[in-house]
Amino acid sequence: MFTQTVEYALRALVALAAQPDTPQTTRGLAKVTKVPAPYLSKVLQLLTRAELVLAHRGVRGGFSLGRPADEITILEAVTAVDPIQRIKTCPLGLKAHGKHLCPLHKKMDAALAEVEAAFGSTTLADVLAEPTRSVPLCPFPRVAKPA
Amino acid sequence: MFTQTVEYALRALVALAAQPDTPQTTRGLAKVTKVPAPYLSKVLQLLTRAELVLAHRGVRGGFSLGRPADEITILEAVTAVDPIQRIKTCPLGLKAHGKHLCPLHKKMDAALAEVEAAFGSTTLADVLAEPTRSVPLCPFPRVAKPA
DNA sequence: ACAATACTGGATAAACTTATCCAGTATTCG
DNA sequence: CGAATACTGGATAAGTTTATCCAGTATTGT
Repeated sequence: MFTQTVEYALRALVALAAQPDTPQTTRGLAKVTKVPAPYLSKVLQLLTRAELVLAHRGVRGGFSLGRPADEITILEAVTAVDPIQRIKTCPLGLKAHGKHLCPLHKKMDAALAEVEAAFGSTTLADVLAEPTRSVPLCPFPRVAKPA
Repeated sequence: MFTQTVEYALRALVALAAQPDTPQTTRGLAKVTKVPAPYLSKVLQLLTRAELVLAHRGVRGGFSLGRPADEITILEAVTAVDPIQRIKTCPLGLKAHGKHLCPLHKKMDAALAEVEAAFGSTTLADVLAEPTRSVPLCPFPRVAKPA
């Protein structure tokens, strides 16, 4: 339902949000997110172009969030890498009924709208804030950093 | 967001539901649904295996609904051709936290659950019944059949 | 300035989805 | 039975998404 690219982008953003102070290198992100590094690199490029993250080159470079975590929604991330395509006109191309969707496509689009709404109202900060049984959560401990 | 295959399957089912009495041939369905016939054929095979439709061979053969339109949900159709993959365990494979999803994946799965619920509670009959401004609707006039 | 680091962009390959084709088999009708 | 119809299943091709590789460029710290 969601593409790999979306999944990867969200993982990367959450990882960045979890470590807001220091830029994270592609390799480092690849490690914690378990995303193939070369591909993650492409995904990060997309996020960079959308200005959701900032790229810093050179020594001590890497990526950091372009805005505070509470100002970046999941929807923006999705839109940056693989936009949800709302159904705006009849996919059959019937111009018979102008812009009115048939019931089938109305229903499908309604589902898309729901997802959009849910994602649009959730920020990276929301995701990180969620209390999760105190167990170290799936994406990326907030502190971490062993030897 | 939804695959072509899902889109095609739904179109075909709605078309079948609109003409419940006579079996519809692949070519006929391809025409009204505007789906490439050879591919539609494959999709219909999937629907047949799921017993959502019945295949009749030979002269006057074709496909018909396997059950009344008000007993087939959109979700069943989706499941037959391209199941919604709910997120049940951490995609990162971290067994650290057993079966608890991290907040990110909980959120994503919640969106999937919403779609599932919406689709699970909508039948083909619902789709056809929807009052659509009396304009001939996108998929398939109920009567039709010109020369 | 130099060397090391790290992102950028383009080219390429692998995997999967979508689309096509065809020979085989079952069914209806005369 | 014979001929026409129509689904079935397997093989193949085209198109997208996912993944990899590498040379180029910018940045940092010495």
